[in-house]
Amino acid sequence: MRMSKLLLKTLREPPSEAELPSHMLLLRAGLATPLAAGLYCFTPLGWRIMRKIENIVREEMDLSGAQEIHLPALQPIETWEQSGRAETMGQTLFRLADRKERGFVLGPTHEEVVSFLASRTIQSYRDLPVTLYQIQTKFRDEQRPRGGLIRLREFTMKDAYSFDANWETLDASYASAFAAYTRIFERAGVPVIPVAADSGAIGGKESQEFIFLTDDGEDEILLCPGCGYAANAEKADFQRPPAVDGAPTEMQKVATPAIRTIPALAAFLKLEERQTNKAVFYRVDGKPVFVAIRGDLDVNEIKLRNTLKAQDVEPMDEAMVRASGLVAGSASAVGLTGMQIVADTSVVEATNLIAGANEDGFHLLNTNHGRDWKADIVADIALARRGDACATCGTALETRRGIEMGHVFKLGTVYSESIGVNYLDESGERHPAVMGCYGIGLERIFAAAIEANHDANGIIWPASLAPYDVHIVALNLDQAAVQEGLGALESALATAGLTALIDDRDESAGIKFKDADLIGIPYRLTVSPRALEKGGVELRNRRTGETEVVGIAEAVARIRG
RNA sequence: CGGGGUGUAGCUCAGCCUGGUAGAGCGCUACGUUCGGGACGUAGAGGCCACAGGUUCGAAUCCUGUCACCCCGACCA
Repeated sequence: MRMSKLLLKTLREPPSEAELPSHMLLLRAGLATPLAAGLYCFTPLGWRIMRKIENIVREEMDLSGAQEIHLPALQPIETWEQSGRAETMGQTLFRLADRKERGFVLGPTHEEVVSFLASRTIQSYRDLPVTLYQIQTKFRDEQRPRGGLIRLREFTMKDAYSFDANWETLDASYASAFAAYTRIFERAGVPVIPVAADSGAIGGKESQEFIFLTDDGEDEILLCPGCGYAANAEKADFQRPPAVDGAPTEMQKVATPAIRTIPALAAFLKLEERQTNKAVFYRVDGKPVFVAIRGDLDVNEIKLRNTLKAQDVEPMDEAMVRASGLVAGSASAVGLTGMQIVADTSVVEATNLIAGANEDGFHLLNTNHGRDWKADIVADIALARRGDACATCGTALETRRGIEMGHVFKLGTVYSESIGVNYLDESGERHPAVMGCYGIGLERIFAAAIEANHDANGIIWPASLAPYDVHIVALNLDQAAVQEGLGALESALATAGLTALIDDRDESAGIKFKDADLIGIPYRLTVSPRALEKGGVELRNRRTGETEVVGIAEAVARIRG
C-alpha cells in the first residue's frame, strides 16, 4: 500500500478528550475517529488491525472445534420477553419499533437468539455437545462509554455458546473455550490472567474473567501472593477477622450522645469496630432493605444483589430512610419491622455486638442474633479488601486494577428452559441442554494491545496484529537508484508473501520516521541513497530500535522471522 | 443517573473577567528553496465562536435554558 494513496491522517497532538495511552495513540495514529460517545469509525489502517484480531479469534475458535454461525443483530422484543431479560437488561437495551409498531431490540448479546437456533436444530443427545460462535456487532446503551475503544455502545464481540447434555460434559466444553481464549490473548500480545468472577443475577455456577492488568482498568481484582487465588472484587472470598468471643450476656441500653458512625462509636465505648453491628440501608428494586454487617466490614453490593436475586441495588435515599422510620446513626434490627432484614454471616456468628437502639443518641450493648433479633436472610455479603486474609491460605490479599477482556461461564439451563432447547436422551427422556457462554471484546483486544505495547514515540504492534508486515520509508524517490531499489524490495517482499506499507509521500524524512514510529509496524525498512551506497536497505526494529544496513534478501529473511 | 470539567478553524489552544463583530501554532492549498528524525519563504483557503432564548445601539464575551463531549462513581466484552 502506498501512503500517498492511503486515507490516513496522523495527528501531532492527541485530541483533548483522550487520556489513556491506547486512546491517544488510536487517535494520533489515525486508526479510528469518533462519531459520537462510544461510536468509532475505523480508517483503512485501523480496520486492517481489526481484521487481524478477528482472524486470530476465528482461527483459534475453529481450532477448538467451535462452529461459526451468524445471527441477526436486530431481534424481536418477544424473544427477550421470553427469557425475562427485556426487564433485567433494562436501559442497556437499545429498543426500536418497525413500521407496524412491532418492538425490536438491537442485540446486546445473543443467548436468546442462539438458543432459538439451537431449539430448532438440537433434538437428540446425538446432536450434543456442540459449540457455536459468531463474530458480530453488539449494541449496548451504556450509562457511560469511556476510554476510547474500552467501553463502546457499538462493538464487535466474539460470542460463543456451548450446548451439552449434562454438567460433566459442559466442563469439557468450558475447558476447551478457556484454552482457546488463552491462546487468543497470547497470540494478540495481550497479557491476561484468569480470575474468578460474578456471573450475574441470571447465570450459572462458575465464571471466570480474563483480565488485562492496568492501573487504568475499570475492575478491581484481588490477588493472593500466597496461593495465586485471583478474583474480581465483586466475587472475591476472604476470611473475616475473628469475632470477639464470649457467652451472650444481658442486653443493655447506653447513652451515646451525638455518636453516629462506627469509628466514633468504637472510640466512645473504647471497643473495637469488630464488636459492633453496622446497619446499612438499601433500596433494592424500589423496596427498603435493612442490612446488618460487622462494623469492621463493608457490604459488597453485587453479592447483596445476587443474594436477593435483585436487579437494582442502591443506597437508600433520604426520603425512603425517613419514610421507613429508620434512625440513621443509631439503627439496628432489634425491634425493627416493616422491611426485609439481610445479615452477613459475620454478625450472626458473633456474640454481644453493639448495635443501634433505633433512638437517636442511644445504642445497645450485647445484642445477639437469634435472641434479640432475627435476619430474614443470612449470607456472605461482605466485600473483600486489600489486606484481608485469603480464604484458601490466609495470606494478605493484594489489589490490582484491570480490564475485562473476555468472560467464560457455565450458564446451565436458564436459557434452554426459557427458550426451549431440549433433547432426548438414550432412554427417550426429555432434558434441557446445559449451556455455557464465552465472550471476547475485539475492540478491547485492540486497545489493550496498544496499552501493553507502546512507548513515548507511538505504538509497537505485535507482529500478529500489525496492519502490514513492514513499513518502507522511501527517501529521495526522485533518484533512479531509489526507485530501482524500492522496486526490487517490493518484489522480494511480495515473493515472500509479506505485506508492506510504503511511505512514498513527498514529505521530509523526519515526518516519515515520526509517522512510522507512531503507527508502530514492527519493522521499518529505509530505502535511500545513503543506505544503497552501503549496499542495501536500512532495517530497524521498532521495539528495540536496533538499526543496520542489510541486503534485500537478508531484510526479507529477518522480517519473516 | 449523581458529582466535576469542557465546548472558539481539521488538531492543540488564546480571546471572555472589563461587550465594539475573530486570533496563534500545527495541519491544509499553490509556487519556490530544502531533503536521514515533525525544514523555510511567499501567497492563500478555512469559523452560525455547541444550540436556543434573553439583556444591550451592539454579545464569542453578560444572564437563562438546552444539547454534546470528557473525567470520577453505580453496569459490562
